Amino acid sequence: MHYQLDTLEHDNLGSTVYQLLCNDLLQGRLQPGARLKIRELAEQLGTSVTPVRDAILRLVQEQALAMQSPRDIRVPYMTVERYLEIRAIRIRLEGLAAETAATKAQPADIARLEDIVARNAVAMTAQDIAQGCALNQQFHFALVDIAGLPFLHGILYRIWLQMGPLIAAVYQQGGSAMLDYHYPVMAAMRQGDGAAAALAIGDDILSGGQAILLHLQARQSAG
Amino acid sequence: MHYQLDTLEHDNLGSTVYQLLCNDLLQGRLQPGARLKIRELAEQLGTSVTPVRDAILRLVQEQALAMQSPRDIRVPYMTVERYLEIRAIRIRLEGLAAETAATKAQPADIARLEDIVARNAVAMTAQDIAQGCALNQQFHFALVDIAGLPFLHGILYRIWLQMGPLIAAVYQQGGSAMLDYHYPVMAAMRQGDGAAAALAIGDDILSGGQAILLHLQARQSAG
DNA sequence: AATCAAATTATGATGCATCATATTTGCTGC
DNA sequence: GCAGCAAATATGATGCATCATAATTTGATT
Repeated sequence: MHYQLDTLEHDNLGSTVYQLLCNDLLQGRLQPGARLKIRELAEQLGTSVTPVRDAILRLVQEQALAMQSPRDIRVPYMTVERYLEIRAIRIRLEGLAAETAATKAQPADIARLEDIVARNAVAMTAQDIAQGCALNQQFHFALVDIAGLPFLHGILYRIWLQMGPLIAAVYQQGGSAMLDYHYPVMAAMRQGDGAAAALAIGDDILSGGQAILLHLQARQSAG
Repeated sequence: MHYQLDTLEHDNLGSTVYQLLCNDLLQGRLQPGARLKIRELAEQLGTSVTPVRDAILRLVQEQALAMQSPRDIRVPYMTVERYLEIRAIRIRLEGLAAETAATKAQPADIARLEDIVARNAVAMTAQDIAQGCALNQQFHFALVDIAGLPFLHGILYRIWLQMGPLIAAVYQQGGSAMLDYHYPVMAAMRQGDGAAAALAIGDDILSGGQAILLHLQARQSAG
């Protein structure tokens, strides 16, 4: 799943390391608070520090990693305030994606979405949280792709990069039914109803993300 | 004007060079098609190649620069397709900013906006295109700041980075009245009418940007 | 045993040497 | 005079040595 490949990806080592770290973030292998060390990573990956530094600097720039002090690179914690801002942005942007996708979707596109939802249902009954998270994400990005908005894809990818560690942390504490809210989206997509699709995605982000907000509020008031 | 400083900016040389190149892009000193060479820049700036490489890699990642072949780093040309996508995104995001700002604006905020608009009017009568562009940009970002949305600021900054060379190129061929559409925004802001502010900003982006679209379509059909 | 300071270590920043390869230049032979 | 190959050059990629400084450890003193 190479989201960034719309820009023709130069296969320099830095980009490879970047993809690696992105996947670690999105799949929750890097948890909030985890520290990264350039030399350590370079040794693990068998490269010099240069490509690792390139990758980490890229992630720091887009705030998927934070450099709290000049020597301390960590996966940042999400704050309630920041989450609410991201949520408002996602509703606008993923609303745009869903609206456009609904008016453009071909039968093959609908089938692809159905497939993702079906596999997500299987994952949920199997209690496979990791797979459920991955398929949830695939659903959201499939809408952007069907809409044919590669630039928006990049923006949303960077946003999801920041939510990755958070989502993983929340769902490991007891997942919730994020899949339910995808069915109304599918209904709107089948009817080619852009406005309804946008509303349904907004409801998914708001209601489906309620568990995340509660988790953040609990952590922030606890300290 | 350091837009990225919401993230506490590490004053490493790479970030300094990055800011420098950003300003060059935003103010049209780097035109579409211009080629950048790491060694050359490093020599001009009196640093080694490392910080320059850091900065350029960051800009390539966010597609403010493009690496067409592995040895060829250039300011990319905007396409009509891409511009239309960016425009749709801007209408959603800057609409969110204007809407939020209108409901939050204090008298001092309104005064700051008035000041920007007034100075922009002066620049327009003085035919000072560069200053007009700069103040236009300041107006848009002031809305985001008043709204208190630092994360959105970062997203929009990256988007504007891609439009910088284009806007400069268009307005050097004969500027247009981008200021007119700011007055309805101000009216909505004064009344605290979020919905009206969002609509007015949308109109600014659509109508005020018409010249840009025409320029792109002319260039693309000409080849 | 506690405290503070000096030494050590860890780690990102920076500069730079070298490599691989794409581009340009120029020479050779037809 | 031109085609084509070879040498030279240009340039980003990579690795690595060194630096500055923050964190940690150590040890001496009280």
